[in-house]
Amino acid sequence: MAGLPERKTLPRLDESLLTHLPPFSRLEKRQIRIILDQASSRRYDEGVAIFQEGHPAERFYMLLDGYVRVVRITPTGEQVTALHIPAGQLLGIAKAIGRDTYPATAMTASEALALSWPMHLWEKFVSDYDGFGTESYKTLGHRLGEVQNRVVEMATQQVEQRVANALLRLINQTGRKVDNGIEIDFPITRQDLSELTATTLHTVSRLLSGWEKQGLVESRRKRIVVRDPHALVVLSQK
Amino acid sequence: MAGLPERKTLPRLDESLLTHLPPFSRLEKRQIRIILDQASSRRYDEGVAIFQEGHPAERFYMLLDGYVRVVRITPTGEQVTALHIPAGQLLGIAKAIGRDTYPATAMTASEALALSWPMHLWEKFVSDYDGFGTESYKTLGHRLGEVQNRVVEMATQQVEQRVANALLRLINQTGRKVDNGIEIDFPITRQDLSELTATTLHTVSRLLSGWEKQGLVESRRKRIVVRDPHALVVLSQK
DNA sequence: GGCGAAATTTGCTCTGGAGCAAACTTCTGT
DNA sequence: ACAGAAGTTTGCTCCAGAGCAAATTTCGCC
Repeated sequence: MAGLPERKTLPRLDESLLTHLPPFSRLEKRQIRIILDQASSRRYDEGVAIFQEGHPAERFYMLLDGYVRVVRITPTGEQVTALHIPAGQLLGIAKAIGRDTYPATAMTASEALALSWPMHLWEKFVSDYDGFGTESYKTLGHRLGEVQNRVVEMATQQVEQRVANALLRLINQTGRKVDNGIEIDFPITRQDLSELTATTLHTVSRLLSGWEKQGLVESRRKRIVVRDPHALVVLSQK
Repeated sequence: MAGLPERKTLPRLDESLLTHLPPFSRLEKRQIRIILDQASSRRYDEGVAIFQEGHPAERFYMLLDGYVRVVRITPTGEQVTALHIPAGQLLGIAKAIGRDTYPATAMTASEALALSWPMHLWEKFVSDYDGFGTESYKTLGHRLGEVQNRVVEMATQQVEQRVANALLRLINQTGRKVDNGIEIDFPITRQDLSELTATTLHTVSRLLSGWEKQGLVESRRKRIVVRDPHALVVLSQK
């Protein structure tokens, strides 16, 4: 598959930065240009690591297109997905929390495009550009909340509810309307879903089969379309 | 029980602030005095909420003595403990992550003493006192890491290993040497441990009974002494 | 257009640990 | 010193979901 076409990524670029640094004044536009001039951009294939847990945190990233999974790998080699990050967010901002190694691995869940900057620019951006720090910390806080939610879910819910919840979260964050429902916008395997919900791919497969029979979802290899989100909400609540 | 004696809390005060804002220059001492002059201090009984999830974040806190559990309460009323916070750390710093309500409830795990400031001073402290922001964000990052660890643990380990790990974490963070081992420094019930490890108090009780028979731990009501931490480490690793 | 790899489905078995119930122990307040 | 409350232990049953195995489908590639 060829690289992403320019026409597809550039419109998204504006949108992403808009999310991150809200309304643009003339000054801000100037600042954005300066920031962009210092960035490198790179395309990543599906399933590769952008950076790895424990490695020195040399660069920080902004995801422009695609999705990234933040995973932790256990001593025995199992992967656990901590969260999914959609386009428009900062990534690998170890410096923001005073670390000099990455605390987790970032794997692309789809083809992805990201800008990156050397980490030494972090302090500079925070002090020079108002709102940069604040927005980053909001992101961080949001992620802390998400991870805490996962702890609560895993502690209190059954597998079926967790998978339903995960699906709902995915279509909220990354859903795309299609004719017969909402589709998860990147390739996702049963295995991926199981790593996200702390179960096995077999159990996920059984659940999806069941839901498919009831017309709740529709799935093919690496693709899931949710036809009836409301029914999933009901399921997820007991 | 009477309030905490002055002699016990004041030495801890210095120590705590030292951890948080490392080496003191003359200027810094002056700043600390200014900060302290604006603080209110209060004592809390065991098992009360310092602040509650969802309530407007009006104040932020520094825990001077005791321990606090950060808990989330599910719609069905179950409590899940996200983390334990020892004396010397900031607490309820919603503003740091751009929130204006508390994202979780803080319950005292023991008698506790805390300083607090109205939240509007947050920005001021961050901008006036160098290092205040940085240190806070380190704390935040550390907590994010802890919570992620819990997700990984819950996803990959058996109950026995999780409980062993929790015990080890507790004696590391809050352990106190006693003649026959290391004691957890605050009252902790089987129920508390089960909320920390996503299991039931019955299972925790069975595990502790077993370990007690093997001489690994020694426990009485609300008290646990670990006699052989190394054996627990072995247990926790499979 | 057919081959091999990757992903998915499904059946069967087995067990860790939840759920329920009840007795017992240790504290606290009066 | 006693009564009641709070915390703990232990026995028993049962099942959700993991583990294992094997067949089947789907896709990318030559």
